[in-house]
Amino acid sequence: MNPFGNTAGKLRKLGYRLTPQRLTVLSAIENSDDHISVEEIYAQVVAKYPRVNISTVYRTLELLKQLGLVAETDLGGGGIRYHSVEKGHHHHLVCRKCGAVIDVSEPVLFPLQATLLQAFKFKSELRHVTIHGLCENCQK
Amino acid sequence: MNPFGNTAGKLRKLGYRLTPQRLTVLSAIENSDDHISVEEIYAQVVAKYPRVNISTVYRTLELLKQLGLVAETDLGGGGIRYHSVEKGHHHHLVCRKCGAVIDVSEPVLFPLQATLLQAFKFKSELRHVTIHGLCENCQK
DNA sequence: TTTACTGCAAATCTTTTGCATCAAC
DNA sequence: GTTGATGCAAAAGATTTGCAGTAAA
Repeated sequence: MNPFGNTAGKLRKLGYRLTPQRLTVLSAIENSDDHISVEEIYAQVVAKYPRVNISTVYRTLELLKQLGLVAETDLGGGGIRYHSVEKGHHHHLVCRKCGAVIDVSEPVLFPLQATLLQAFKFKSELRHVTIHGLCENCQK
Repeated sequence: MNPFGNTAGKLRKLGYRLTPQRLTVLSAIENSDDHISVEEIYAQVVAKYPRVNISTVYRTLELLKQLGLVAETDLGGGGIRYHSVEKGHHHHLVCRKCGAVIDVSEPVLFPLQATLLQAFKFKSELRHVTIHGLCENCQK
């Protein structure tokens, strides 16, 4: 096993340098239970290396995104959030009233995926699906 | 029938003033076949009233959004787009390779809606669903 | 007449970029 | 030693806001 973890290992193999900045951005994303915003990532990086500039975080995220190592999701309500691709995909139900986010596992959308393929020949990549609505509490 | 159209009529009834700026923003949205961006709306407004400021467009969109008269959609690739709520809802399949957008009528997602309600007690409002993937051509 | 709405300018916020320096390899 | 990555500062782009004047009702 690679001393820097799986994703960092891939970076290394592709010829990119493993700088402390990149490793910290990566670990912030990988250790996040949920999705993490640019600012949250930046806060973690700065806590460790105070001199790091936020532009480095943006550049690192851009790189990881390009390489398909992390994915973006827009949960609405402003910012884009990031998560590790390795962790497997899941979807989100976002309550428009209280903002609660319910995680939905991948297979729940398989029937829809089949329908879209059959009806439109569209091969959907269901990684970034966010559905808005009302959670149980807020329906009252 | 109201001389200003249905949505404008609702605005009026709610006590808001029907200014030329608001009416032009509204008609830009309602006459758009597809979804329309802030800049496209602004361009139409300026063509009619050159002195109008873009902040007025933003303020009008914010108002219409708050009142539920227009809805936002993020089709990815940058900007947020707007569409009239009256026109009925439909969804989008966006090809991540060529950017093609396929419209999907509302009933296609009804089974999913039923599943989410049953499994999570979540009442989904399927107005803003965008699914990314590959269109028929780009799968080759 | 009243006051909500607008235009203007400036502020804010987020993200990007040029360039000299620095550090991973 | 090379050259890709970074820090810094400044630019760019999108959206918001304060305020005084204007116009819808």
